[in-house]
Amino acid sequence: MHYLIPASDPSYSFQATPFGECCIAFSNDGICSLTFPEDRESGMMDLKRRFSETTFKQNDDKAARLVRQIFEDGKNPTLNPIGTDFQLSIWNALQQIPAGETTTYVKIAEAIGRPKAVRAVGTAIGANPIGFLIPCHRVIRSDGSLGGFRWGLECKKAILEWEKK
DNA sequence: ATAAAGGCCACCC
DNA sequence: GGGTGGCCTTTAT
Repeated sequence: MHYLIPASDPSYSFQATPFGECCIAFSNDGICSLTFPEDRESGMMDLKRRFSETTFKQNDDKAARLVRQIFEDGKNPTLNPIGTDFQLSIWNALQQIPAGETTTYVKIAEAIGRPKAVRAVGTAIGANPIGFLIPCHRVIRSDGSLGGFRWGLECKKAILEWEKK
């Protein structure tokens, strides 16, 4: 199978958001990464680990425009998520959840036709490369508790609160 | 080829 | 509240 790697003008930057500073990475093919790391060093490490063959160039201007579009204008720029077929099907299902609503890991598993793969669904959601835009924060446990979040439960809670309005 | 590690769940206590 | 076994994918041996 063929994966679209961020080859054409790969860029990155750190930008302020309503949920703390984000690390955003993109190319002419779209956004390939949007994370909310503890600090810039771990943000860079994460990029390095996931895109070991790509060297990103810092581009604060373009990133600032993107971040404004995302968090102020509510626009949804082109995405370029990279993963296995299983992961892509799940990340696609996440994008069908309307803003302000939540669903459960079980329902996502059912939505992709793999009702038994709930555990793997949780793992794949945890591997979501494009936070916020691929709304992994809208998935909670079937018992109503919040479940996990890669960048801390406080962040998950904050985004959900923010989306209620 | 195999093991270990997950943002889970149902079921028990 | 906490612990166990089962489930499935991914990553590291």
